[in-house]
Amino acid sequence: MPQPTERADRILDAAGELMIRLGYRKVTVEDVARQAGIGKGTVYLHWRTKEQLFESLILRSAREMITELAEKLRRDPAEIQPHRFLRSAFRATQRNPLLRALVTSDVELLGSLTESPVRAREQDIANRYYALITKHGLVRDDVPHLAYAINASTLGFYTMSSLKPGVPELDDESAADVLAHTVRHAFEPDDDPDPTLLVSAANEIADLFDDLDTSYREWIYGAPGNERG
Amino acid sequence: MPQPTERADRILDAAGELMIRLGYRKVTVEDVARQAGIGKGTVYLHWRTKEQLFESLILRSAREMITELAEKLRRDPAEIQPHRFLRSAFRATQRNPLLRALVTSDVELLGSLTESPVRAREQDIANRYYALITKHGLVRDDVPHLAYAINASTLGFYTMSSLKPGVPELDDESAADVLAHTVRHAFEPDDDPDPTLLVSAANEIADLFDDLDTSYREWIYGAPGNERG
DNA sequence: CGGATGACCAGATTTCAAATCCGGTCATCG
DNA sequence: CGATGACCGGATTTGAAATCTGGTCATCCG
Repeated sequence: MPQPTERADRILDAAGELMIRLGYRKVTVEDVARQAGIGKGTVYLHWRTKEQLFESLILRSAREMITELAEKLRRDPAEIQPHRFLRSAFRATQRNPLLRALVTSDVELLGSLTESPVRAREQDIANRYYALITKHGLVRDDVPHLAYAINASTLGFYTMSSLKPGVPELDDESAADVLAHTVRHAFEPDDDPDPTLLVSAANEIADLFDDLDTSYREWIYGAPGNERG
Repeated sequence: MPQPTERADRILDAAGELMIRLGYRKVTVEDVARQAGIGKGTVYLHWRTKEQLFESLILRSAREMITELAEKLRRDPAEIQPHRFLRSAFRATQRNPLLRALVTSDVELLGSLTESPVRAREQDIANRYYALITKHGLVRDDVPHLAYAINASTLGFYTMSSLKPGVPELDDESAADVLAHTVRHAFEPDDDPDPTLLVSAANEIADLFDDLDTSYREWIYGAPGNERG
Protein backbone atom coordinates (compact mmCIF):
# COMPACT_ATOMS: atom_id res chain seq x y z
CA MET A 1 0.00 0.00 0.00
CA PRO A 2 1.66 3.21 -1.14
CA GLN A 3 1.23 6.03 1.34
CA PRO A 4 3.06 8.67 -0.65
CA THR A 5 0.33 11.22 -1.23
CA GLU A 6 3.02 13.13 -3.08
CA ARG A 7 2.85 10.69 -5.97
CA ALA A 8 -0.93 10.61 -5.77
CA ASP A 9 -0.88 14.37 -6.11
CA ARG A 10 1.39 14.19 -9.14
CA ILE A 11 -1.05 11.78 -10.74
CA LEU A 12 -3.98 14.03 -9.90
CA ASP A 13 -2.11 17.02 -11.30
CA ALA A 14 -1.59 15.14 -14.54
CA ALA A 15 -5.22 14.02 -14.65
CA GLY A 16 -6.39 17.56 -13.94
CA GLU A 17 -4.39 19.15 -16.70
CA LEU A 18 -5.54 16.57 -19.24
CA MET A 19 -9.14 16.68 -18.10
CA ILE A 20 -9.40 20.43 -18.45
CA ARG A 21 -7.89 20.18 -21.92
CA LEU A 22 -9.70 17.09 -23.22
CA GLY A 23 -12.56 16.18 -20.91
CA TYR A 24 -13.06 12.99 -18.90
CA ARG A 25 -14.04 10.82 -21.83
CA LYS A 26 -11.02 11.52 -24.01
CA VAL A 27 -8.39 11.20 -21.29
CA THR A 28 -6.99 7.68 -21.03
CA VAL A 29 -5.42 6.25 -17.93
CA GLU A 30 -2.28 5.66 -19.96
CA ASP A 31 -2.18 9.38 -20.87
CA VAL A 32 -2.36 10.25 -17.22
CA ALA A 33 0.39 7.81 -16.31
CA ARG A 34 2.68 9.07 -19.06
CA GLN A 35 2.08 12.68 -18.07
CA ALA A 36 2.85 11.78 -14.46
CA GLY A 37 5.98 9.93 -15.52
CA ILE A 38 4.93 6.54 -14.16
CA GLY A 39 3.58 3.25 -15.50
CA LYS A 40 -0.11 2.64 -16.02
CA GLY A 41 -0.27 -0.10 -13.41
CA THR A 42 0.95 2.33 -10.79
CA VAL A 43 -2.19 4.40 -11.15
CA TYR A 44 -4.15 1.35 -10.07
CA LEU A 45 -2.09 1.12 -6.90
CA HIS A 46 -3.84 4.35 -5.85
CA TRP A 47 -7.36 4.00 -7.26
CA ARG A 48 -9.41 1.02 -8.26
CA THR A 49 -10.91 2.57 -11.40
CA LYS A 50 -10.53 5.51 -13.75
CA GLU A 51 -13.80 6.84 -12.40
CA GLN A 52 -12.55 6.87 -8.80
CA LEU A 53 -9.33 8.57 -9.88
CA PHE A 54 -11.28 11.43 -11.42
CA GLU A 55 -13.72 11.62 -8.55
CA SER A 56 -10.72 12.10 -6.30
CA LEU A 57 -9.51 14.82 -8.61
CA ILE A 58 -12.75 16.74 -8.29
CA LEU A 59 -12.88 16.07 -4.59
CA ARG A 60 -9.40 17.53 -4.23
CA SER A 61 -10.63 20.74 -5.82
CA ALA A 62 -13.65 20.76 -3.53
CA ARG A 63 -11.33 20.24 -0.59
CA GLU A 64 -9.15 23.18 -1.61
CA MET A 65 -12.23 25.34 -1.79
CA ILE A 66 -13.51 24.22 1.59
CA THR A 67 -10.12 24.84 3.17
CA GLU A 68 -9.97 28.30 1.67
CA LEU A 69 -13.46 29.14 2.90
CA ALA A 70 -12.71 27.83 6.40
CA GLU A 71 -9.59 29.98 6.57
CA LYS A 72 -11.45 33.06 5.43
CA LEU A 73 -14.12 32.33 8.00
CA ARG A 74 -11.63 32.16 10.86
CA ARG A 75 -9.86 35.29 9.71
CA ASP A 76 -13.10 37.24 9.47
CA PRO A 77 -16.22 35.77 11.10
CA ALA A 78 -18.43 38.25 9.22
CA GLU A 79 -17.73 36.05 6.25
CA ILE A 80 -20.37 33.69 7.62
CA GLN A 81 -23.11 36.05 6.46
CA PRO A 82 -24.86 34.47 3.47
CA HIS A 83 -24.13 37.27 1.04
CA ARG A 84 -20.44 37.21 1.94
CA PHE A 85 -20.17 33.46 2.11
CA LEU A 86 -22.03 32.71 -1.09
CA ARG A 87 -20.07 35.44 -2.84
CA SER A 88 -16.78 33.79 -1.87
CA ALA A 89 -18.06 30.36 -2.80
CA PHE A 90 -19.06 31.72 -6.19
CA ARG A 91 -15.68 33.31 -6.80
CA ALA A 92 -13.83 30.20 -5.72
CA THR A 93 -15.95 28.02 -7.97
CA GLN A 94 -15.54 30.27 -10.98
CA ARG A 95 -11.79 30.21 -10.55
CA ASN A 96 -11.63 26.40 -10.76
CA PRO A 97 -12.66 24.86 -14.12
CA LEU A 98 -13.47 21.51 -12.51
CA LEU A 99 -15.80 22.95 -9.90
CA ARG A 100 -17.39 25.19 -12.49
CA ALA A 101 -18.01 22.15 -14.65
CA LEU A 102 -19.53 20.38 -11.67
CA VAL A 103 -22.18 22.98 -10.82
CA THR A 104 -23.09 23.53 -14.46
CA SER A 105 -23.27 19.79 -15.18
CA ASP A 106 -20.86 20.33 -18.03
CA VAL A 107 -21.17 17.05 -19.94
CA GLU A 108 -18.37 18.00 -22.31
CA LEU A 109 -15.88 18.07 -19.46
CA LEU A 110 -17.36 15.63 -16.97
CA GLY A 111 -18.77 12.95 -19.25
CA SER A 112 -20.40 10.26 -17.17
CA LEU A 113 -19.01 11.87 -14.01
CA THR A 114 -22.05 14.15 -14.04
CA GLU A 115 -23.84 11.67 -11.83
CA SER A 116 -20.94 11.12 -9.49
CA PRO A 117 -21.57 11.04 -5.73
CA VAL A 118 -19.47 14.19 -5.33
CA ARG A 119 -22.46 16.30 -6.34
CA ALA A 120 -24.59 14.80 -3.60
CA ARG A 121 -21.86 15.61 -1.08
CA GLU A 122 -21.71 19.23 -2.17
CA GLN A 123 -25.45 19.47 -1.76
CA ASP A 124 -25.10 17.90 1.64
CA ILE A 125 -22.65 20.58 2.75
CA ALA A 126 -24.94 23.26 1.41
CA ASN A 127 -27.83 21.89 3.44
CA ARG A 128 -25.78 21.87 6.62
CA TYR A 129 -24.81 25.46 5.95
CA TYR A 130 -28.46 26.44 5.50
CA ALA A 131 -29.42 24.74 8.75
CA LEU A 132 -26.66 26.57 10.55
CA ILE A 133 -27.42 30.07 9.31
CA THR A 134 -31.07 29.45 10.06
CA LYS A 135 -30.27 28.37 13.59
CA HIS A 136 -28.14 31.46 14.16
CA GLY A 137 -30.74 33.83 12.79
CA LEU A 138 -28.59 34.95 9.87
CA VAL A 139 -31.49 34.55 7.46
CA ARG A 140 -34.91 36.15 7.74
CA ASP A 141 -37.60 33.82 8.97
CA ASP A 142 -40.23 34.58 6.30
CA VAL A 143 -38.41 32.89 3.43
CA PRO A 144 -40.39 29.94 2.08
CA HIS A 145 -38.38 26.82 1.22
CA LEU A 146 -35.06 28.37 2.12
CA ALA A 147 -32.80 25.68 0.67
CA TYR A 148 -34.66 25.70 -2.61
CA ALA A 149 -34.75 29.48 -2.65
CA ILE A 150 -31.02 29.96 -2.20
CA ASN A 151 -30.15 27.16 -4.58
CA ALA A 152 -32.42 28.42 -7.32
CA SER A 153 -31.64 32.12 -7.08
CA THR A 154 -27.93 31.35 -6.95
CA LEU A 155 -27.74 28.72 -9.66
CA GLY A 156 -28.41 31.13 -12.49
CA PHE A 157 -25.25 33.09 -11.77
CA TYR A 158 -23.21 29.99 -12.47
CA THR A 159 -25.01 29.07 -15.67
CA MET A 160 -25.61 32.53 -17.14
CA SER A 161 -22.69 32.53 -19.57
CA SER A 162 -23.53 29.15 -21.04
CA LEU A 163 -27.31 29.60 -21.19
CA LYS A 164 -27.86 33.27 -21.98
CA PRO A 165 -25.62 34.31 -24.87
CA GLY A 166 -27.95 37.25 -25.36
CA VAL A 167 -27.13 39.08 -22.14
CA PRO A 168 -23.82 40.96 -22.20
CA GLU A 169 -21.20 39.11 -20.18
CA LEU A 170 -20.10 40.43 -16.82
CA ASP A 171 -16.69 39.87 -15.26
CA ASP A 172 -16.63 37.47 -12.31
CA GLU A 173 -16.00 40.22 -9.80
CA SER A 174 -19.08 42.21 -10.84
CA ALA A 175 -21.24 39.11 -11.13
CA ALA A 176 -20.18 38.18 -7.61
CA ASP A 177 -21.24 41.62 -6.41
CA VAL A 178 -24.64 41.20 -8.01
CA LEU A 179 -25.00 37.79 -6.42
CA ALA A 180 -24.11 39.27 -3.05
CA HIS A 181 -26.67 42.02 -3.45
CA THR A 182 -29.38 39.54 -4.34
CA VAL A 183 -28.66 37.27 -1.39
CA ARG A 184 -28.30 40.17 1.03
CA HIS A 185 -31.71 41.61 0.24
CA ALA A 186 -33.65 38.50 -0.58
CA PHE A 187 -32.67 36.32 2.33
CA GLU A 188 -31.01 38.28 5.14
CA PRO A 189 -32.70 40.33 7.85
CA ASP A 190 -32.67 44.08 7.24
CA ASP A 191 -30.52 44.80 10.27
CA ASP A 192 -26.88 43.84 10.51
CA PRO A 193 -26.24 40.81 12.70
CA ASP A 194 -24.76 40.83 16.20
CA PRO A 195 -20.94 40.51 15.83
CA THR A 196 -20.49 38.13 18.78
CA LEU A 197 -23.09 35.86 17.25
CA LEU A 198 -21.14 35.84 14.01
CA VAL A 199 -18.08 34.49 15.78
CA SER A 200 -19.80 31.42 17.18
CA ALA A 201 -21.58 30.72 13.91
CA ALA A 202 -18.37 31.14 11.95
CA ASN A 203 -16.49 28.83 14.27
CA GLU A 204 -19.17 26.22 14.11
CA ILE A 205 -19.10 25.97 10.36
CA ALA A 206 -15.33 26.27 10.20
CA ASP A 207 -15.15 23.25 12.50
CA LEU A 208 -17.55 21.39 10.24
CA PHE A 209 -15.33 22.24 7.29
CA ASP A 210 -12.27 20.95 9.10
CA ASP A 211 -14.06 17.65 9.69
CA LEU A 212 -15.02 17.46 6.04
CA ASP A 213 -11.46 18.29 5.11
CA THR A 214 -10.25 15.23 6.99
CA SER A 215 -12.84 12.91 5.53
CA TYR A 216 -12.18 14.22 2.03
CA ARG A 217 -8.47 13.67 2.49
CA GLU A 218 -9.19 10.10 3.48
CA TRP A 219 -11.29 9.51 0.40
CA ILE A 220 -8.91 11.17 -2.04
CA TYR A 221 -5.70 9.48 -0.97
CA GLY A 222 -7.07 6.32 0.63
CA ALA A 223 -5.43 3.24 -0.85
CA PRO A 224 -7.63 1.05 -3.08
CA GLY A 225 -7.67 -1.66 -0.43
CA ASN A 226 -9.75 0.51 1.91
CA GLU A 227 -13.38 0.44 0.95
CA ARG A 228 -15.34 3.56 0.11
CA GLY A 229 -18.16 5.28 2.01
CA MET B 1 -50.16 33.04 -51.50
CA PRO B 2 -52.35 31.21 -49.01
CA GLN B 3 -53.83 33.54 -46.42
CA PRO B 4 -55.68 30.85 -44.47
CA THR B 5 -54.01 31.10 -41.11
CA GLU B 6 -56.41 28.36 -40.14
CA ARG B 7 -54.44 25.84 -42.16
CA ALA B 8 -51.17 27.29 -40.94
CA ASP B 9 -52.41 26.74 -37.40
CA ARG B 10 -53.32 23.14 -38.16
CA ILE B 11 -49.80 22.60 -39.46
CA LEU B 12 -48.32 24.26 -36.40
CA ASP B 13 -50.53 22.13 -34.14
CA ALA B 14 -49.25 19.02 -35.86
CA ALA B 15 -45.65 20.20 -35.65
CA GLY B 16 -46.09 21.06 -31.98
CA GLU B 17 -47.48 17.71 -30.99
CA LEU B 18 -44.73 15.85 -32.83
CA MET B 19 -41.99 18.12 -31.57
CA ILE B 20 -42.93 17.66 -27.95
CA ARG B 21 -43.02 13.92 -28.46
CA LEU B 22 -39.93 13.46 -30.64
CA GLY B 23 -37.89 16.64 -30.64
CA TYR B 24 -37.00 18.88 -33.60
CA ARG B 25 -34.42 16.57 -35.08
CA LYS B 26 -36.59 13.48 -35.31
CA VAL B 27 -39.67 15.17 -36.71
CA THR B 28 -39.77 15.13 -40.51
CA VAL B 29 -41.66 17.60 -42.62
CA GLU B 30 -43.55 14.68 -44.11
CA ASP B 31 -44.63 13.58 -40.61
CA VAL B 32 -45.99 17.04 -39.98
CA ALA B 33 -47.84 17.11 -43.29
CA ARG B 34 -49.38 13.69 -42.72
CA GLN B 35 -50.45 14.62 -39.19
CA ALA B 36 -52.00 17.82 -40.55
CA GLY B 37 -53.76 15.89 -43.31
CA ILE B 38 -52.09 17.71 -46.22
CA GLY B 39 -49.33 17.10 -48.72
CA LYS B 40 -45.71 17.85 -47.97
CA GLY B 41 -45.47 20.51 -50.66
CA THR B 42 -48.25 22.44 -48.98
CA VAL B 43 -46.11 23.02 -45.92
CA TYR B 44 -43.68 24.86 -48.17
CA LEU B 45 -46.46 27.17 -49.33
CA HIS B 46 -46.42 28.57 -45.78
CA TRP B 47 -42.73 28.43 -44.79
CA ARG B 48 -39.56 28.35 -46.80
CA THR B 49 -37.74 25.82 -44.61
CA LYS B 50 -38.33 23.32 -41.84
CA GLU B 51 -36.38 25.60 -39.54
CA GLN B 52 -38.69 28.57 -40.18
CA LEU B 53 -41.73 26.37 -39.64
CA PHE B 54 -40.52 25.42 -36.18
CA GLU B 55 -39.41 28.93 -35.36
CA SER B 56 -42.95 30.01 -36.10
CA LEU B 57 -44.18 27.27 -33.82
CA ILE B 58 -42.12 28.56 -30.92
CA LEU B 59 -43.02 32.11 -31.76
CA ARG B 60 -46.68 31.21 -31.61
CA SER B 61 -46.19 29.95 -28.09
CA ALA B 62 -44.32 33.10 -27.17
CA ARG B 63 -47.16 35.12 -28.65
CA GLU B 64 -49.75 33.26 -26.61
CA MET B 65 -47.75 34.00 -23.50
CA ILE B 66 -47.38 37.68 -24.33
CA THR B 67 -51.08 37.97 -25.02
CA GLU B 68 -51.90 36.32 -21.74
CA LEU B 69 -49.56 38.62 -19.83
CA ALA B 70 -50.94 41.72 -21.56
CA GLU B 71 -54.48 40.69 -20.62
CA LYS B 72 -53.54 40.09 -17.03
CA LEU B 73 -51.83 43.46 -16.98
CA ARG B 74 -54.91 45.30 -18.18
CA ARG B 75 -57.15 43.44 -15.78
CA ASP B 76 -54.90 44.19 -12.81
CA PRO B 77 -52.21 46.87 -13.24
CA ALA B 78 -50.51 45.73 -10.02
CA GLU B 79 -49.35 42.81 -12.13
CA ILE B 80 -46.69 45.15 -13.51
CA GLN B 81 -44.70 44.83 -10.29
CA PRO B 82 -41.62 42.73 -10.98
CA HIS B 83 -42.41 40.04 -8.43
CA ARG B 84 -45.91 39.63 -9.80
CA PHE B 85 -44.93 39.90 -13.43
CA LEU B 86 -41.95 37.56 -13.28
CA ARG B 87 -44.02 35.11 -11.27
CA SER B 88 -46.65 35.00 -14.00
CA ALA B 89 -44.02 34.75 -16.72
CA PHE B 90 -42.47 31.83 -14.86
CA ARG B 91 -45.77 30.02 -14.49
CA ALA B 92 -46.68 30.57 -18.13
CA THR B 93 -43.32 29.30 -19.27
CA GLN B 94 -43.44 26.21 -17.11
CA ARG B 95 -46.84 25.34 -18.48
CA ASN B 96 -45.60 25.30 -22.08
CA PRO B 97 -43.05 22.59 -22.95
CA LEU B 98 -41.72 24.55 -25.91
CA LEU B 99 -41.06 27.72 -23.95
CA ARG B 100 -39.56 25.71 -21.13
CA ALA B 101 -37.24 24.05 -23.61
CA LEU B 102 -36.31 27.46 -24.95
CA VAL B 103 -35.16 29.00 -21.67
CA THR B 104 -33.34 25.88 -20.59
CA SER B 105 -31.66 25.46 -23.99
CA ASP B 106 -32.99 21.92 -24.11
CA VAL B 107 -30.95 20.43 -26.94
CA GLU B 108 -32.94 17.19 -26.84
CA LEU B 109 -36.11 19.03 -27.82
CA LEU B 110 -34.78 22.01 -29.78
CA GLY B 111 -31.88 20.47 -31.65
CA SER B 112 -30.19 23.13 -33.75
CA LEU B 113 -33.02 25.55 -32.94
CA THR B 114 -31.13 26.42 -29.76
CA GLU B 115 -29.45 29.24 -31.63
CA SER B 116 -32.58 30.52 -33.30
CA PRO B 117 -33.29 34.26 -33.43
CA VAL B 118 -36.34 33.75 -31.23
CA ARG B 119 -34.12 33.72 -28.15
CA ALA B 120 -32.67 37.11 -29.01
CA ARG B 121 -36.19 38.48 -29.37
CA GLU B 122 -37.21 37.22 -25.96
CA GLN B 123 -34.15 38.87 -24.47
CA ASP B 124 -35.08 42.04 -26.29
CA ILE B 125 -38.53 42.08 -24.69
CA ALA B 126 -37.00 41.47 -21.29
CA ASN B 127 -34.68 44.44 -21.72
CA ARG B 128 -37.55 46.71 -22.68
CA TYR B 129 -39.41 45.57 -19.59
CA TYR B 130 -36.40 46.33 -17.40
CA ALA B 131 -36.07 49.81 -18.89
CA LEU B 132 -39.74 50.45 -18.24
CA ILE B 133 -39.85 49.34 -14.62
CA THR B 134 -36.70 51.33 -14.01
CA LYS B 135 -38.24 54.44 -15.53
CA HIS B 136 -41.36 54.06 -13.42
CA GLY B 137 -39.44 53.52 -10.20
CA LEU B 138 -40.69 49.99 -9.69
CA VAL B 139 -37.20 48.72 -8.90
CA ARG B 140 -34.85 50.08 -6.27
CA ASP B 141 -32.10 52.30 -7.62
CA ASP B 142 -29.18 50.65 -5.85
CA VAL B 143 -29.21 47.41 -7.85
CA PRO B 144 -26.00 47.00 -9.84
CA HIS B 145 -26.41 45.67 -13.40
CA LEU B 146 -30.15 45.29 -13.11
CA ALA B 147 -30.70 43.31 -16.31
CA TYR B 148 -27.97 40.86 -15.43
CA ALA B 149 -29.18 40.65 -11.85
CA ILE B 150 -32.76 39.75 -12.70
CA ASN B 151 -31.76 37.37 -15.46
CA ALA B 152 -29.27 35.52 -13.31
CA SER B 153 -31.30 35.27 -10.13
CA THR B 154 -34.33 34.16 -12.12
CA LEU B 155 -32.68 31.71 -14.48
CA GLY B 156 -31.95 29.14 -11.79
CA PHE B 157 -35.62 28.63 -11.08
CA TYR B 158 -36.11 27.45 -14.63
CA THR B 159 -33.13 25.12 -14.67
CA MET B 160 -33.31 23.73 -11.12
CA SER B 161 -35.04 20.48 -11.94
CA SER B 162 -32.64 19.56 -14.72
CA LEU B 163 -29.43 20.69 -13.00
CA LYS B 164 -29.95 19.94 -9.31
CA PRO B 165 -31.26 16.40 -8.89
CA GLY B 166 -30.08 16.60 -5.29
CA VAL B 167 -32.52 19.24 -4.09
CA PRO B 168 -36.05 17.95 -3.46
CA GLU B 169 -38.38 19.04 -6.25
CA LEU B 170 -40.96 21.73 -5.62
CA ASP B 171 -44.28 22.06 -7.42
CA ASP B 172 -44.51 24.93 -9.89
CA GLU B 173 -46.85 26.93 -7.70
CA SER B 174 -44.49 26.90 -4.71
CA ALA B 175 -41.44 27.53 -6.85
CA ALA B 176 -43.23 30.53 -8.33
CA ASP B 177 -43.89 31.82 -4.83
CA VAL B 178 -40.24 31.50 -3.93
CA LEU B 179 -39.29 33.30 -7.12
CA ALA B 180 -41.72 36.09 -6.27
CA HIS B 181 -40.28 36.44 -2.79
CA THR B 182 -36.75 36.67 -4.14
CA VAL B 183 -37.60 39.30 -6.71
CA ARG B 184 -39.74 41.30 -4.29
CA HIS B 185 -36.99 41.65 -1.72
CA ALA B 186 -33.93 41.71 -3.92
CA PHE B 187 -35.03 44.25 -6.49
CA GLU B 188 -38.11 46.19 -5.42
CA PRO B 189 -38.27 49.21 -3.12
CA ASP B 190 -39.38 48.43 0.45
CA ASP B 191 -42.54 50.50 0.17
CA ASP B 192 -45.48 49.52 -2.00
CA PRO B 193 -45.75 51.52 -5.21
CA ASP B 194 -48.25 54.30 -5.92
CA PRO B 195 -51.34 52.67 -7.50
CA THR B 196 -51.92 55.41 -10.08
CA LEU B 197 -48.34 54.98 -11.21
CA LEU B 198 -48.94 51.28 -11.67
CA VAL B 199 -51.75 51.98 -14.11
CA SER B 200 -49.66 54.05 -16.49
CA ALA B 201 -46.75 51.64 -16.31
CA ALA B 202 -49.03 48.67 -16.89
CA ASN B 203 -50.68 50.33 -19.85
CA GLU B 204 -47.36 51.25 -21.37
CA ILE B 205 -46.07 47.70 -21.37
CA ALA B 206 -49.42 46.26 -22.37
CA ASP B 207 -49.30 48.53 -25.42
CA LEU B 208 -45.80 47.34 -26.18
CA PHE B 209 -47.03 43.77 -25.96
CA ASP B 210 -49.86 44.50 -28.34
CA ASP B 211 -47.35 45.84 -30.84
CA LEU B 212 -45.22 42.76 -30.43
CA ASP B 213 -48.30 40.63 -30.84
CA THR B 214 -48.93 42.15 -34.25
CA SER B 215 -45.36 41.80 -35.42
CA TYR B 216 -45.22 38.20 -34.18
CA ARG B 217 -48.41 37.40 -36.03
CA GLU B 218 -46.87 38.80 -39.17
CA TRP B 219 -43.78 36.64 -38.77
CA ILE B 220 -45.62 33.47 -37.88
CA TYR B 221 -48.19 33.49 -40.65
CA GLY B 222 -46.43 35.63 -43.25
CA ALA B 223 -46.29 33.80 -46.60
CA PRO B 224 -42.85 32.60 -47.72
CA GLY B 225 -42.82 35.24 -50.44
CA ASN B 226 -42.53 38.01 -47.86
CA GLU B 227 -38.99 38.27 -46.60
CA ARG B 228 -38.11 37.99 -42.92
CA GLY B 229 -36.89 40.67 -40.49
C1' DC C 1 -56.11 29.06 -64.14
C1' DG C 2 -53.93 28.60 -59.56
C1' DG C 3 -53.53 26.11 -55.44
C1' DA C 4 -52.25 21.39 -53.92
C1' DT C 5 -49.55 17.39 -54.38
C1' DG C 6 -46.06 13.67 -54.04
C1' DA C 7 -42.28 11.60 -57.08
C1' DC C 8 -37.88 12.84 -57.32
C1' DC C 9 -33.01 14.50 -56.33
C1' DA C 10 -28.76 15.36 -53.81
C1' DG C 11 -26.85 15.74 -49.66
C1' DA C 12 -27.17 14.31 -44.92
C1' DT C 13 -27.77 10.64 -41.67
C1' DT C 14 -27.88 5.94 -40.18
C1' DT C 15 -26.26 1.17 -40.28
C1' DC C 16 -23.25 -2.45 -39.45
C1' DA C 17 -19.17 -5.01 -39.48
C1' DA C 18 -14.27 -4.65 -39.24
C1' DA C 19 -10.60 -2.32 -37.05
C1' DT C 20 -8.91 0.03 -33.22
C1' DC C 21 -8.74 1.51 -28.63
C1' DC C 22 -8.64 1.39 -23.67
C1' DG C 23 -9.83 0.04 -18.74
C1' DG C 24 -8.18 -3.18 -15.82
C1' DT C 25 -5.11 -7.39 -14.61
C1' DC C 26 -1.12 -9.82 -13.37
C1' DA C 27 3.25 -12.27 -14.51
C1' DT C 28 7.63 -10.50 -14.45
C1' DC C 29 11.30 -7.44 -13.44
C1' DG C 30 14.58 -4.67 -10.65
C1' DC D 1 7.97 -5.94 -2.78
C1' DG D 2 6.69 -1.97 -5.27
C1' DA D 3 6.53 -0.81 -10.16
C1' DT D 4 5.62 -1.96 -14.78
C1' DG D 5 3.67 -2.70 -19.45
C1' DA D 6 2.12 -6.73 -22.44
C1' DC D 7 -2.05 -8.59 -22.74
C1' DC D 8 -7.22 -9.52 -22.71
C1' DG D 9 -12.06 -8.74 -23.88
C1' DG D 10 -15.46 -5.53 -24.13
C1' DA D 11 -16.33 -0.94 -25.72
C1' DT D 12 -15.72 2.53 -29.11
C1' DT D 13 -14.52 4.26 -33.59
C1' DT D 14 -14.30 3.99 -38.63
C1' DG D 15 -15.88 4.10 -43.13
C1' DA D 16 -18.51 2.63 -46.93
C1' DA D 17 -23.02 1.21 -48.31
C1' DA D 18 -27.81 1.76 -47.54
C1' DT D 19 -31.41 4.64 -46.12
C1' DC D 20 -33.67 8.80 -45.11
C1' DT D 21 -35.27 13.57 -45.60
C1' DG D 22 -35.39 18.68 -46.81
C1' DG D 23 -36.69 21.01 -50.56
C1' DT D 24 -38.25 21.38 -55.69
C1' DC D 25 -41.30 21.32 -59.41
C1' DA D 26 -43.87 18.99 -63.18
C1' DT D 27 -48.31 17.45 -62.98
C1' DC D 28 -52.78 17.13 -61.52
C1' DC D 29 -57.40 18.63 -59.95
C1' DG D 30 -61.32 22.03 -58.75
